[in-house]
Amino acid sequence: MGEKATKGVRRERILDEAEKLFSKHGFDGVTMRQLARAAEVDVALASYHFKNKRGLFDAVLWRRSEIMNDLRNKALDEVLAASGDGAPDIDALIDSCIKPLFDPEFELTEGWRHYYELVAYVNNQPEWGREIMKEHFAPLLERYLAAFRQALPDAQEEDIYYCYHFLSGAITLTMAQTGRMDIYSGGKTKSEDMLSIYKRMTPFMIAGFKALCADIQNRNQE
Amino acid sequence: MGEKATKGVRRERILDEAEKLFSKHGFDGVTMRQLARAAEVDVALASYHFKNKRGLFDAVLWRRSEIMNDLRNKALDEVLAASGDGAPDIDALIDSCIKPLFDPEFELTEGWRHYYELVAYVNNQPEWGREIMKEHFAPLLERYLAAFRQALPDAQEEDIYYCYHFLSGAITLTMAQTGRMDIYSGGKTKSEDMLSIYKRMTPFMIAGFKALCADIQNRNQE
DNA sequence: CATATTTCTCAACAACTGTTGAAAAAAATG
DNA sequence: CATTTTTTTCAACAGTTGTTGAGAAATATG
Repeated sequence: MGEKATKGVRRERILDEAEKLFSKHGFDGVTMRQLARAAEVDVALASYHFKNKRGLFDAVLWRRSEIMNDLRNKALDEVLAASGDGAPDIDALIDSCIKPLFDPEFELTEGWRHYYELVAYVNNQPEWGREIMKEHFAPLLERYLAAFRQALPDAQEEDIYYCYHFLSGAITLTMAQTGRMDIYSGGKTKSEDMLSIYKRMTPFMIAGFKALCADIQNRNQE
Repeated sequence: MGEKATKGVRRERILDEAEKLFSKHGFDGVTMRQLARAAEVDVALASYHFKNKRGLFDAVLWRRSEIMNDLRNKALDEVLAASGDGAPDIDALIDSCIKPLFDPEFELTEGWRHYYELVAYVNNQPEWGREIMKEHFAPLLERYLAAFRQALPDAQEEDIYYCYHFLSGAITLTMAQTGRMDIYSGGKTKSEDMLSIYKRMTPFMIAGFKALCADIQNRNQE
């Protein structure tokens, strides 16, 4: 069918096309045959490499989740290291949640964009999606919540949860829709575009966190 | 099949079950037959009432979108009326984005919860989903952006867009996952739970908006 | 080279897909 | 009552679904 195989190129091409199609149409919106046609490959080959349609879906996700998790863990490590034994700096902590998404080490290629769309999709798939989210991000989430508790020792546990939730909601939707941002920023190049999101998201979230978790007046109202 | 019909009850039951199933599995994850079985109705009946699977999906969405849009328009009207000819109060304006979602006039029934999940699903459906979002919410969005421009006359157009985007991202994800909130708030009743989200989301977003759109130092950095 | 292992193709599987047209049942109308 | 209109059922449609097992082709191993 398609081009020849020099060690797993077809496997990779299946992953690429699956990433694209799943992110556009969701798990049930894509058939194995559409997928095979897109990857210029026989239908049975996907099942051979990934056992299942579901196995393929998982493989697509993990490929980039691991990379992203490494980046985020590293970012958190740096913040914790900088604070030594003391409480981490809250500004740096929040920044470290966001910064890795715009890491200049990898450009925001089409693939990453599709991955972010896919994460948003999974995040809103009540059936099995949220189980997947746990598998992928739970350890990192726990580390971050612990760090936030240290950084905001006077804050209520609940407040921290909600803040993190608002933050992750904004991140999820924003990253999934980076394509839409072009409308607002009018004709800039993509990397500039990313930078402009980053420059705004961080101060917005820092202010929100502080308003809820560090503002004493607010807490007394309750 | 199921119980008799006293004027459109079966039609309504189809809508209810469709709402539940579509929100759980997405458009392609549900078959007309699963749906008919859930509603205790013949398969062909759904097609008769709504023409299409897609027609049914749209009907499900519109049923509650209209109610919600009325509430939000009313909330915006009140803020604008209160400010007369002058600039609207930014705090009240942001609050009016969020408040209607927790309107005590309707409890947050299962149906509404499913609807919110569905909105999140549609919002992340790159293919036709975003087109639907426009149909449902574009007029309201325009009104709100105009109001924000009035309330923040010194802010850059772009900043307002991004702030609104962060806000709507947090809202979307939060409302879609109100079920998850129970974990954090530990054993409270649902209405109290809703109240605790509302009490936190509003100050968080107000602080974020102000940090980006009303803080002069921040703008000079750029 | 021969042999073993991996990669890939082909054809077929039973089950399920949304939609339709004709006819039956029920309800509304006069 | 007879009638029209609305609601509901039934059966069938042509096409598609994910997955599999047997075997071919290609590559790796010794």
